[in-house]
Amino acid sequence: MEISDMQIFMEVAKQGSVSKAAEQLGYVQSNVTARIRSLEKEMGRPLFQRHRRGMTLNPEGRKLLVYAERMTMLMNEMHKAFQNPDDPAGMLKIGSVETVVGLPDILNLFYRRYANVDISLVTGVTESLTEEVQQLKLDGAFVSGPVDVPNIEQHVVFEEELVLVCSQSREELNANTKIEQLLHLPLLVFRRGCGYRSKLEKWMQSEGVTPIKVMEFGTLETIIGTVVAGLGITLVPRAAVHKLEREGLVTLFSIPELFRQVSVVYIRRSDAYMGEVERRFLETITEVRAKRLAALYE
DNA sequence: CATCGCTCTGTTTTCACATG
DNA sequence: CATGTGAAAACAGAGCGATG
Repeated sequence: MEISDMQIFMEVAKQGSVSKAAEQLGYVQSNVTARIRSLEKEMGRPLFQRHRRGMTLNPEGRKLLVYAERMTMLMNEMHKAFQNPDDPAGMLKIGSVETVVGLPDILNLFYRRYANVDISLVTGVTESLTEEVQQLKLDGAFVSGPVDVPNIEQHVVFEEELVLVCSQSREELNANTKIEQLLHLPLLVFRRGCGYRSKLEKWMQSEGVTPIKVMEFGTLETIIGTVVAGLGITLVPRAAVHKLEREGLVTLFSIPELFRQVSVVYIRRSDAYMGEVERRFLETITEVRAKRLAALYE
């Protein structure tokens, strides 16, 4: 048995089809079939249930899957462990929510220092990114915290203050308009699973307000753009919109303390081996955080 | 999806020969 | 004689395309 057999096995299990797995892995179907068969022979029992639309894991197969995952994890760990600590190289797969204001600083610094590391960055919402980190599809992710998920460790990156954003200026609004009244305007939010959105929903719930209209968007730019156009309100970190406020395009309102504070945390699987690349990345995060904190007290 | 016959490639074994 | 070296032969297995 080879580690490649485990990769083939996992792919077939995932795809539920030998043909699809073969396509994914760049092998020919017959080869994948043979490898699965030899694996079954070695285990002395079938691992899949065959049917006309493909094959699915049987209980024995599911048992093997646990070991297969452990093996590949160990394999990755081994490669990371033997990396040259002076010149880390490789790939770092990370995810981030849309609104991490300080992310460019972190990436910039990291890129300049470790040119041999490729970073792939995907964006998503807290919930989906956390799931991907848990499934080891991502090495880590910047999400809004704190998260409370087993097997996940978190490192605080930034503390952010959420503000309510609307396009009317204070003068336009009635002098005694209360912030709570703004909640009756249409809400512009990220898709479900976003940390800011759930804060907003909690706040509204505590006010006993149900939104008249909720519009979902995929990116921060479109949300802000739509708010500027006067179509509704949203809740985002102050730093993400302070420029627009200076330009007079939006007005920001502080929200009750209970819901105001969010932290951006970097999460990773706590039981995953930390390679040199990831260690340096965390180091960079801490450094940028320290710089930002220092700047605050200047 | 499974099987077959085939090629290609890398590994292991074997053997002749050289060296101290 | 034990040990090392290099080339050739044998073997194993990965992968392919065709086919049932």
